[in-house]
Amino acid sequence: MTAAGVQRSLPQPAGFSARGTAFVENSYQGYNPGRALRPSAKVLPEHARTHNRSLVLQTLYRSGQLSRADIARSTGLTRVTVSDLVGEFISEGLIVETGQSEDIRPGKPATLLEINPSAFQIVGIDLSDSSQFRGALLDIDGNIIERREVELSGSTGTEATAKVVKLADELVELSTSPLLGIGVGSPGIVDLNGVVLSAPNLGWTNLDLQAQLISHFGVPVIVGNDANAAVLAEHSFGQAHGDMMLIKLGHGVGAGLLLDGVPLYGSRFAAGEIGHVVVGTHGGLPCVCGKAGCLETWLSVPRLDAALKAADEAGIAKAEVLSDAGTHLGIALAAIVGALNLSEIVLSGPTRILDGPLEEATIETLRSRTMAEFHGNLTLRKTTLGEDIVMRGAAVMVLSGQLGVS
Amino acid sequence: MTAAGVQRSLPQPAGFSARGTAFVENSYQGYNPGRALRPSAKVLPEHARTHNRSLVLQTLYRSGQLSRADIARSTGLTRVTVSDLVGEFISEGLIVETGQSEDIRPGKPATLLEINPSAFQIVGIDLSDSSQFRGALLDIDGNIIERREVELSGSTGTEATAKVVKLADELVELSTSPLLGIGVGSPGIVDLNGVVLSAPNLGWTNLDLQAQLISHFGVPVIVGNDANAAVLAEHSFGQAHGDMMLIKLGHGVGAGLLLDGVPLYGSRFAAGEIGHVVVGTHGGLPCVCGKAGCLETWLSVPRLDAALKAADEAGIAKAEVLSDAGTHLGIALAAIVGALNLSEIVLSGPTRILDGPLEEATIETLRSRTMAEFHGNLTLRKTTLGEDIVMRGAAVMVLSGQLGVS
DNA sequence: TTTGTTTGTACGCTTTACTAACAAAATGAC
DNA sequence: GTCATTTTGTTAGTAAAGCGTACAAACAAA
Repeated sequence: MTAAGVQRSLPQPAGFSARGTAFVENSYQGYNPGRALRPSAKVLPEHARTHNRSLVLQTLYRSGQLSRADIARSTGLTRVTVSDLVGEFISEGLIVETGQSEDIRPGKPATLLEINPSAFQIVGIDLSDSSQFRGALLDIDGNIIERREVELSGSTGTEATAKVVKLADELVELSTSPLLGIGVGSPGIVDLNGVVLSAPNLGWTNLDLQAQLISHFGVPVIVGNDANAAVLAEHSFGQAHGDMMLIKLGHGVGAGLLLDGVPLYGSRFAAGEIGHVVVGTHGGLPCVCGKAGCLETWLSVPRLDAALKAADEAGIAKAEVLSDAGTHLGIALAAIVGALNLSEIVLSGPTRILDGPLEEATIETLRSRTMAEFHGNLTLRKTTLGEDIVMRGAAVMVLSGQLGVS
Repeated sequence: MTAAGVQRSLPQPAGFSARGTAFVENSYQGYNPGRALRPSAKVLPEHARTHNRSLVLQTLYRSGQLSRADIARSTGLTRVTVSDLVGEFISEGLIVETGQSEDIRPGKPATLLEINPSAFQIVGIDLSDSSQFRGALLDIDGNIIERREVELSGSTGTEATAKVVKLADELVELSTSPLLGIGVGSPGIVDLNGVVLSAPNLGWTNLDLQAQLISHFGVPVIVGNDANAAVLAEHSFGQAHGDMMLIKLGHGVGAGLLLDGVPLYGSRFAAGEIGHVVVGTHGGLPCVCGKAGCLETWLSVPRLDAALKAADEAGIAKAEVLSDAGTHLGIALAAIVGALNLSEIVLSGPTRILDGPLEEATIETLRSRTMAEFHGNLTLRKTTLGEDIVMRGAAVMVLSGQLGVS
């Protein structure tokens, strides 16, 4: 079964094509790469409808097992309107009735609703690892059903692009439900249209990966930055709040920012690219970028591994190396935490590096270099999503972009 | 004429009270202290109407002298709808017809429209100066009509509050049109309801200044942080784009952030409070906050004046002191610029300090410590709004909050 | 059995912006 | 001068969206 076959075999009940698709076309929330909420755009009643559709779906997505009346109470919409919207969703197959409430109370028993767990599946792909591309088939709740990898073996350019397609192809073949879309978390600078403006390690420049994948698979595709995907995953599946910065330590050092629940992209789509910010004033090691003392020279995984090995050979405690790295991370973060009044920082990367001294030194440095009373309980912790974080974040991009749900 | 008198004498044509007021109640843009665009809120057709009202007004506010047909082309709404909305505004006195277009072209001549310059006036107040409160009466375009000041003379607490009321009273008396509202830019931490959570220099803690002023004057009042007000002024009246950070050097060091056109408030409403972020790793001067090397110890106006005087006496070049300060500002900003991918930084403060060496050292440090290609043409410049910046920003808060215009 | 409660639906209404059509007023070709 | 063309702004009617009211169904408790 090819991907195009999957798409053609999509059940399209009445109401689906009437609205074009079941997808969000003009939402006030969610992934929103088109920045739909900037002014200079008129709003029609049908946009309100689209918004309220997402609202109903989002409510059910987060709570699960609600009745129409529950949703009405929770959203502020009337039962009549909720019934109407839910009816649409049921005819589209996105919501199913799962029986009656068992509550012992007077009144007609409520009909419980649920998002149809087998309505759609999603393919999420993580291109951030330097040795392999990792992908997964996920259900609508973001659970991983199948995993696949493709060894990169030093491929760059078109060869690397072909491996992305190959990986996606494998996962699409595995799908047992219609595909909601494909999400891709790529390293480097990615614009809001899914064009990879620059990904040095993969040899990509102005690569319109999103358009290529759309034309190949015929399903919605969203390509975004890996750290941005990660921060979305942490927001949806972790315990994160609306103001958060996620630091991703890997081949390089990247970050994703969520401010008041909205991802930050930056004026040149390079928000979070802190790897080549110089930290410290007494020299530092030379960096591939030409400067010296960049954050990456302190914190990238290859550099840290090398430093740990050197320390081992020189008889220096590894903790000292990690602590030093954490201190420098803390110095760089202090200004950012202060400026943004962040309440939460999440670290992602190999546990052998994150555990212990590095984390402790980072938080200690942050405490001593910022105004604690402003950010109250600033928390710094490691992600609980492990190595799946980018794949699951890529799925969130699709869920959010296509259904307005996250 | 008292303020309450002004309010009572407001002309309230038909349509005004029908919609409650002419004011924005649920807008998707503008000042938006209530974060209306977060999810979990339903959208009704009437909300679309409110949005489109603001859209029409905003279009006219920015271009001036447009016909109904022009507005229709610019907004995408139909001429019919625009006529309807404009009709409302005319009956409310907010828009006036100013004659016919002189264009030589076939077709019926266009009736030109303009926002009624005398429909409303605004009071803007700046509490950020340590020696006096400054206020102004502004017209609807943000031009200053009258200025007044009240010497602070060391007043704090209730005494300082009384002086705010006194200053506002004077300005309200001077108004010759109905008052759209009063905007206040206060130092310290101010939450989204206009409660001054903390303003050490004025001795204010959890002071609900906004509510006090509303109950005293009976008109809409918006109290916000001074640096946030400044960044709004720079956005509306300066040449600033949507991604900007404004650094305000005064008694302390504060900043306002505009990201993608939206002000950032922070998880504890303390975004931009960078004064007590430690910069540099070799000690630094002790700060009132207990730490050493805070940004304020390098850049606050009193500290810099003292350092300049000391340099003068010791025969050291003043430029060296200013350059040193700029370098430290650049070090702190580098991490922020990198993380947010900012394209524009604006400095505000006494010209004797900003001119020359400080600005040059800051930009030079930023260039050498960040990845230039990511932020392309990062610009750093001084504001052109001078000492009026906070007052005019306070007016923008009112314009944006009440009319959805900026 | 009666009463009260809760759910989900049917019907009609208001609001909103749209399309279609048209009158008014100008230019320009003849 | 006359007439076609163009542009503006308005009138009339239509479709979509959500609301309020009313009501039947289904259950618990007295």
